[in-house]
Amino acid sequence: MGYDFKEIEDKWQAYWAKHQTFKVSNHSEKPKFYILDMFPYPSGAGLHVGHPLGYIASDIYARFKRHKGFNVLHPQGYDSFGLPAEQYAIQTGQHPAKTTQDNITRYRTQLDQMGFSFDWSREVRTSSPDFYKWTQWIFLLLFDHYYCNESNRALSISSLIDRFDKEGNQKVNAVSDGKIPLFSASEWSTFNMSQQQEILLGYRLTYLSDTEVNWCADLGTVLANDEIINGVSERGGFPVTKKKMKQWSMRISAYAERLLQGLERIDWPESLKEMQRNWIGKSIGAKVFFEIKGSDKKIEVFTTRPDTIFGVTFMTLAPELDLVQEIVQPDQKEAVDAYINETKQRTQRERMADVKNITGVFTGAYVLHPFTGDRIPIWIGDYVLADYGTGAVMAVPCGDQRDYDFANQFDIPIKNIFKDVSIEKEAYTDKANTIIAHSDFLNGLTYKEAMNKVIKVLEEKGSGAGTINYKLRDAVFSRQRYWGEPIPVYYKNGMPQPLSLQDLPLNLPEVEHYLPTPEGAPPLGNAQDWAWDEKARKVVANSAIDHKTVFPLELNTMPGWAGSSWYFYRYMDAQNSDTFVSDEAKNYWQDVDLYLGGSEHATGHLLYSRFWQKFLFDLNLLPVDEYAKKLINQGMILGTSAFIYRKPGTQIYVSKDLLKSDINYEPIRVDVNLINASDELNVEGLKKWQPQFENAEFEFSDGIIKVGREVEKMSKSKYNVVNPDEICEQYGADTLRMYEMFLGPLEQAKPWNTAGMSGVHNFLRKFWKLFYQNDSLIVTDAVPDKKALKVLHETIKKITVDIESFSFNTCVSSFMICVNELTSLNCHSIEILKPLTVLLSPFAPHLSEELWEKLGYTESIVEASFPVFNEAFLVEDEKNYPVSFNGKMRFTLSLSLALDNEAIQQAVLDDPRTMEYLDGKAPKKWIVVPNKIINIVF
RNA sequence: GCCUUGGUGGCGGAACUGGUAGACGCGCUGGAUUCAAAAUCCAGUUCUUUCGGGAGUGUGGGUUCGAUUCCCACCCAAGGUACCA
Repeated sequence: MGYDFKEIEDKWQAYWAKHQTFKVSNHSEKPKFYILDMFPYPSGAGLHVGHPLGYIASDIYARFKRHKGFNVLHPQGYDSFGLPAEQYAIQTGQHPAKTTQDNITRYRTQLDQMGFSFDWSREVRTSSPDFYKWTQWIFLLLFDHYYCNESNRALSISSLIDRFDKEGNQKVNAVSDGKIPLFSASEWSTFNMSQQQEILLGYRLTYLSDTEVNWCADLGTVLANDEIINGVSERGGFPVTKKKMKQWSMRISAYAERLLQGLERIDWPESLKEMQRNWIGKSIGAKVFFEIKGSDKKIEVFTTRPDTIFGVTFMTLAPELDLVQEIVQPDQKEAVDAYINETKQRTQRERMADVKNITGVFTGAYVLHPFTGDRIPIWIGDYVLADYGTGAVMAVPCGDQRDYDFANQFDIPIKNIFKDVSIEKEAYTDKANTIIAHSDFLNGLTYKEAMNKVIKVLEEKGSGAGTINYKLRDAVFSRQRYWGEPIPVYYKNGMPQPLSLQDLPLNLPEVEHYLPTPEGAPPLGNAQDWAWDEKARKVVANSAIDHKTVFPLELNTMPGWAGSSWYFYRYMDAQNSDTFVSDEAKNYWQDVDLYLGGSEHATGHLLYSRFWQKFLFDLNLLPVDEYAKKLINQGMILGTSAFIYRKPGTQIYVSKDLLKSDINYEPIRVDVNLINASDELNVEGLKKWQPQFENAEFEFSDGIIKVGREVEKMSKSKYNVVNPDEICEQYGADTLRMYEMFLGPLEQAKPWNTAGMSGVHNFLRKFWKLFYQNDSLIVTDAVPDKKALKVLHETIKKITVDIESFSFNTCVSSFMICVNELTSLNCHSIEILKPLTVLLSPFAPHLSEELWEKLGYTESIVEASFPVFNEAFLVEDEKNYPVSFNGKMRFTLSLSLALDNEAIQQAVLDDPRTMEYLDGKAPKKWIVVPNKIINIVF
């Protein structure tokens, strides 16, 4: 019978389920280790072979850590709110909850058959009211806090109100939306409730505002910046335009500096940290005020080059700024309005694609230079972005290429303020070699000196100050969707009123249709029962709204990243109905030790979750302010799509090797499952696959049709999906697990191919044969010989080091070498096979459990401790040391493994070649390359 | 353009802090077993060669007794980002 993986895997999966083998406790004498996977969105297509890659890796590590004596938290759950279920609901009327449940069931079956050691008793689902109750609660906390710059943390709104009552807001240094006027304590007391609420909203960490948002008409919703790729929606590829809407936003910008600093303390991939740094986009510079000529108003600009202030020859404003309307002169008004209209017409995408075309228009107005008092013309131009800095730039054409080009386009003078530098052809942007000239008190200074000096003078003069700017924008939090967390807020006199914890969860209402209402309100506008009774504190029918005690509830829902921003703490205490996570659980588990997931979440989930973490940390609700110590990005497994080539205008398909270069064939994707290992098409299968091929004709090459292949993302629509179920069926889960690891380095993207599968499967069968011959156990209790022990201990060392550094692909190789050597040594000793079984169990847990039981151990192999290698067995056989000589060599370093071994030294000295070579002299220094060469210096 | 990562046989990929480049697997070639096939086992497999060797880790330089590894310049690929003042 041999290695019957089917029977073995079924047996042990049932055993693990029955004994709750992987259930973990929140108390233990053992040290803790928390291994987290990014939880999946349960899509209708089920898992393909790419999904489990990261789960296999984390499972190997989890099992390894258990063997090493850690109490391991290794949970799994579902990111189960999302657009696909909702779109499916729109098409079919099927409730998204139902679709989601079906998909989860399918996912669970697939995950279970791969033998993962998840503790399913801690499963979470973001769409479950037990879970989103706490997501809503965190929203309320954000609503109830503001960011205090003095203490550099979030503080409660009530403490802000106290300060307003006592001293107004003049001395308050807090992050706000910047439009709040200064007021005294007595003024504050004269404001009515609505006015006060309006002001407070400007400070809250989640706030309502008129925001220019990315509107996607085809999806009927707002998108975050990271949901837009190249100006079109990430999902569906629909155009995105700008639109002003009342939206909830999260004041993530308050945490910009701490999000940046925190990166220094976490072990995440450098490329990912760099992405976050760029996204946060810190730049150091100065703000400078320019007085508008003939007005008492000032224009504030942000610049990173205040040292070049004497080179300013014009100013440019973003066309969208309200200020433009205030300053535009009558004789330029027509031109300015025309220009503004023109820019509004163009989508963001067109504007981005059209970088080279320089456009702009003069407003007719002037500002005054803060030092020279010169008159400086104000232009508008779409190269200036309204939402970065102040939307206004001081243009220094000699020092900035865009300003230079703009000046040339419109014949604006260019003033050279750099010493001994030509700016005939282009602007001079090299900061490091800058010496300032023609700049009054800055003459002769370097960039750094001039920068410090000018900031000092600006501050003394009250015309500016050193400042720091970030690209990071506040995150829009409202989505016009049904299948998301309801925002726990109702509206009273137009002002948002938060629910409180005891009102939660605010359950998603039932609706008839999942589309926006005919009036254009979000889908929740279709609900019959979506009003809040303030007295009874419960949801009631809309018809009861009286605006005295019953009010309308918020119609927007939360974005996809809400639930995923904190789910990893819920796993610690998933069943708790009193609190989001108990003190006991969070103090024990603290944080995630290893987080595995894709790098595509770099500027989305992985940034937002760090933000919430820091916020909850400020409130003393979480013990640490970075939740994941180490993060690894597993690479994507790509699909290899197959193409057949159709002669244009015919139903004739031509084998790839017969294609003629003068004909434009139409490549057509076909299902990869119709292709064999030699890229040959299953013609009969194709005819049955889709009706369009029923009457297809073929131009064969030697009776076969060769297909073209291309590596691209694995996706249902590209017909290149390979399903893990079939592989498990054919080779077993253990083979699949090992093979996915063997495919290449974990972090690298790699195309899926099954070519090497048989090699890995063969290895497992050979492993089996170390224990069995003709179906009977051949394990002996004979004392193993030295060679076998050496093989074992080399393998233990290699596997230990490789698992710790996540090189799982080389582990598989080491196993293969080990088994091959033991086979040729004919070694079946239990003293070798027992540790080997433990060694293998993270990779092939089913097979290992089976063999473990056969070796006579009653407890599960999960309990076994990982073998420790013994250095003694690793020392090379002395006589096999090859000795090489090179008289001219002079060595400065000494590598020292076997140097201390006198037997080795003596063996080398006794070698006739050494004696001839040394000619009686004593060696000064030994250079030993471990296991390889000895060089002697004298 | 900028940032990050990478470039090694026919293929996936090894090579620890510089130390016999190509481990391991796939594929291929030959052999054993078999009536035959599958499966299994054994041997070979970087290129080149006049069989002594010679060349070789994207390209060109450099440091070193010695470089896939370190330094400089360049080329290519993937991912990210893009008028950020």
